[in-house]
Amino acid sequence: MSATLPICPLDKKYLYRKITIMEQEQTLKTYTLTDDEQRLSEMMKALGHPARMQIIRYLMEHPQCITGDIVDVLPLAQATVSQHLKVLRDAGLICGTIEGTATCYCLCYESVDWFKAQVGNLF
Amino acid sequence: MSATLPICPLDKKYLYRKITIMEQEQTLKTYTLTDDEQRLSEMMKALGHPARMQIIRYLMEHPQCITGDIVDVLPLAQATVSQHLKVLRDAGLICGTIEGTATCYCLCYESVDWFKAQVGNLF
DNA sequence: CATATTCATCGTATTTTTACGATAGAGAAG
DNA sequence: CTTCTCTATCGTAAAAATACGATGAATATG
Repeated sequence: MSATLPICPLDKKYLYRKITIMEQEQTLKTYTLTDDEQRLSEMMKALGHPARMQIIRYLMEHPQCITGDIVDVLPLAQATVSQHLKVLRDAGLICGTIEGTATCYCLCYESVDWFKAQVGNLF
Repeated sequence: MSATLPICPLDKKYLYRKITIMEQEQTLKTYTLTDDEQRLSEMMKALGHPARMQIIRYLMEHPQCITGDIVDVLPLAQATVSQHLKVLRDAGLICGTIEGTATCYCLCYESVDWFKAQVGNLF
């Protein structure tokens, strides 16, 4: 398996330097994410499920739709779809507005733009 | 909770039209993702864990490093870090090359570029 | 007012993920 | 050759995610 991976030779000098440093420094274990990176990771998690990705795509193609529309189109029970919608809501990727007995969902374009910008800057 | 969500008024005409259509069409439940979207979702899932996001960020800042470097910096056991590295490898986001007893890891820039392009096109 | 519809939430079973100690293999070092 | 280092994998316990039926709240319909 490793044999098929691209070559990425280790710089021996770097290795030597690293060992020298490690003898002096303490193991800190304090490498943390910024708040933005944390939030980005949460959004990624929300999008990291095929059903939720499907919902996002559906909302792109159908900018105004209600829960039932999405339920009709996915191979999942209504309760499950509702749960996925909640995850996307909590991640800030979509917003829902109650309209009578229905709930109208749409993409939260502000968050989506933020997400795209963050991904653009990430790597 | 719903009260704080942005307003997204449902178009009554659309609702009416939808009902009319639904009377004619069958419930298909065949809304699927493309292969690209499926793969994108898997990458999102891989990035949807703070530890793995930390690893990616560390690899950005330290383009050449070995497993031990990452273990030193994260508050996780070596076995756990190795498991996260495997997830990132399986997602194609990083690649590892065995160098003696160590394994050198680096970002897979090809996949990263693909990921960024897909996110750019997604919404 | 009685009934239909729409949907979020609850409770719960199942599956998956996460984390870690232990282990083993593959080199390097002495 | 023996020992030490580095790391992937295994087994497993605990936590989280996923899926669904049942329920209830809110509203529309007759």
